[in-house]
This record gives sequence, structure tokens and C-alpha cells, in this order.
Amino acid sequence: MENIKQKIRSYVAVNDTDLEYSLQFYRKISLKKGAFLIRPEETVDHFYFLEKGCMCYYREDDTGMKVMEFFTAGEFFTDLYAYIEEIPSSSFLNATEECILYAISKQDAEKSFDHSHDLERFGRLSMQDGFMQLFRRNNQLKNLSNQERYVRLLQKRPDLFQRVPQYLIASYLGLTPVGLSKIRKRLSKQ
Amino acid sequence: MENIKQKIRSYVAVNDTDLEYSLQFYRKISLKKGAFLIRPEETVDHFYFLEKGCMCYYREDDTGMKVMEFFTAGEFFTDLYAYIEEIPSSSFLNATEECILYAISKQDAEKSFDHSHDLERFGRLSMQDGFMQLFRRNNQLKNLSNQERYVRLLQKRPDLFQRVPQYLIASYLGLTPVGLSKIRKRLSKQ
DNA sequence: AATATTTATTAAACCAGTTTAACAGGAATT
DNA sequence: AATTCCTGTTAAACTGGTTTAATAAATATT
Repeated sequence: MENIKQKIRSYVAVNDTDLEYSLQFYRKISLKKGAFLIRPEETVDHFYFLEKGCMCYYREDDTGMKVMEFFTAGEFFTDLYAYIEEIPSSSFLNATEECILYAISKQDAEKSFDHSHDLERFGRLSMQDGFMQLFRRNNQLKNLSNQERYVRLLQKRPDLFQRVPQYLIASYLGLTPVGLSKIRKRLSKQ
Repeated sequence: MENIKQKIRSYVAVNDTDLEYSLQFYRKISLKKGAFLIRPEETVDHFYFLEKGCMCYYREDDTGMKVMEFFTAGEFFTDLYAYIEEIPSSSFLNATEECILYAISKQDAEKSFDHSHDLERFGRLSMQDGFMQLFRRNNQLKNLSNQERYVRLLQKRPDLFQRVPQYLIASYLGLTPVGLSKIRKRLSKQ
């Protein structure tokens, strides 16, 4: 739990008693490569902290799969939309490799927020952080070409290209495997 | 200020004393049509509540302008990215029509959050709301065709088409005025 | 009312992606 | 070692948008 502690304390100065109060609720989960944490129609009433591994957050519709995000170690995550709205998920959360994570129920998370003003603030600030992440992504989607997005991802998260198949990355970038292949070729000869 | 009160109370049950504490900080601003609330390079240290009118939130780069959002009456808003990160704005906030709004400084907003656990919670929940809004938008951008997005916008915010020029809407939908015009034509003959 | 300005449409040429399908290499399974 | 499955590349035809430029319609200004 050391990493969760650190993560929370990176947002807010909270005393040990309050922190331990919250930490008591987390329970450990192990996932094998390829396992699903969440599938469409399921209820999303937990928040997760990724201790180790990589999770792929995506949806599927008639036109195929769309990767929304890759979560890697040290991040809090969940299917936030379904979690907040308390509606059945319409997404997948899939372990692209062996994962260890800690889970807290929404009920217990809110208990923590009730219990301590500092923890409530942690909730606010981490939500702010999630917003910023999404905002940046949204901006890239809107302002950059596919090729630019590919190049940036390569710079910013080179690890992903080692651990995740290229067709998932293509989807994350908003194109087909064929499209990404073309971009890579185009880049390779200049 | 009645509308702000109502808006805050839609998020959280807060007593009159705490609410008034926060409300004391807001000051009224009037904007003429075409006026700028925020321009690139400016500091964004206020949060706003739109009492009346419509604000267009957009950026400009070498390839032209990109509309990110239209805010209409009853919404809290600001250039959230610059506000949170405390960096100079890289966006515009422009009044597309005559506007009345209320402004609270970041300092005073945080004072409110310090002052009351309930107000802190309001901060968390409204941030959550902003996240959801962005999430939905992001999803539409990723999962729908331009035509579908146009049709949905038409259904969901028909008022926009009355009050905002079409080339801004085109930009909001992620295409050029020419592109939108083609879509409209295509739709009109079936 | 006449003029200037802004906004929307249309046409033509173009382009970065798509879809479909064939193929090749690597990893996992038998 | 042979087979199957999974992943990535390539080619060909296609498509929904783009850019540029001309024109038309609506709005604001004089």
C-alpha cells in the first residue's frame, strides 16, 4: 500500500490517522494477462489503484473497438463514467499483461470523504487530475494530425510500444492498423 | 445571485451561512457582444458563472480556430486548463452575444473550500460534472461520424443554431464550413 | 436605399485516411 | 517439425472530408 499512500500524499497533506482510515478499505486484486476487470453491462462500483501492469480501457460497437486509454502503474482509474453516473458500464477494462491492483468500493470511498475534509479534497484534486488528462487528450485529438499524435505518443510513452500490440495503439490514436502502418512507413523514409 | 445558489444546491446540501460565505466573493461582470473575457497569454485566476448569454471557448493555431465548447446560461465555466495549472491561457473566451456573469477569484474559491467541508464537496462534484461533460464530448468525437455529431447537436442544443454562426458550429464539430455545408446538403435530400 | 461586410453554398481538384484482401513473419499449440 | 493463430505490412479501389476560389445571400453601415 506504500504506493497508494504516496500517491494520495502527492495531492494533499493528510494525517496518518485519516489516511489509514481510508487505506483499510482497499483490497488487493490480481489479474492474469487478458483478464477482464470490467465488461459491458456490469456495475462499476469500485475505484482502482494500479500497482503493477497495464490496463486497456476500450469500447466496442458495430464498427469495431475503440481504445480510450491505457492505464499503467501508479495510476488511480476506473470506468469513471459508469462509476459516477452509476449506470451499467459500456466499456471493457482488460489487463494487457499480468496486473496487481487495489480496489476500494464507491461506498467506502465516500465514507472516506465524509470522514475527513482532507480526503474530500484529495477526491476533488484527483478528479481535477482526471479532467486534465482527458482535456489534454481531447486537445490532441482535435488539434494534431494522426501522424503528429503518433510521434508524440512515441516520445511520451515509449514503453507502450513494447508492451501493447500495435493495433491497440492504432485504435488509441484513432485509426486502423493499416493506417498506422502507412504512417510508420511514411516516417521511416525521410 | 439566486441562480448560483440554486446551482450550488443542486450539487450539495449546504447551510445558508456557508453558502453566503462563498457568495460574498462573487462580483458581477457585463460583456458586450464580441467582447473577450480571456485571451491567450492572460492569467486565468477566476471562475465564472454565466447568468445570461453565450460564451465561445476556442483556440487558434496556424491552421485556424478550433471551438472547444459553447457555454450557455446557468453554467459554471472558465478556461479550466489554465486555471488549474496556473499557466497563461492559450485560448479565447468570447461573448457571442451580450452576457452577464459572476466571477469569483481562485483565491476566494479556495477560501470557500477551506471554510466548509460542504463547499469543498461542491468543488469535487462540480469538477466531476466538468469531467463528465468532457468525457461525453470526447466519446462523440471518437465514436460518431461528423454527420451523426451534427444531427445530435441539432437535437440536443437546437438553440445554438439560432444564436451562433454556422462556421463556429462547424469548428465545434471538427470540420470546415464547407464540410458542414456538404453534410447539410446531403441530409436535406433524403 | 445603396454599399460594404460577413456568412453560407457550390464546384473542382486533391488527399489522408478507409476497406478489403492477400501475404509474410513470429509465437503458441499440437 | 508441422500447424494454427495472431500481428503487421502492402496493394488497390474508394470515400468523406479538405483547400481554393467563385458566387450568392443575409446583415450591418453609411
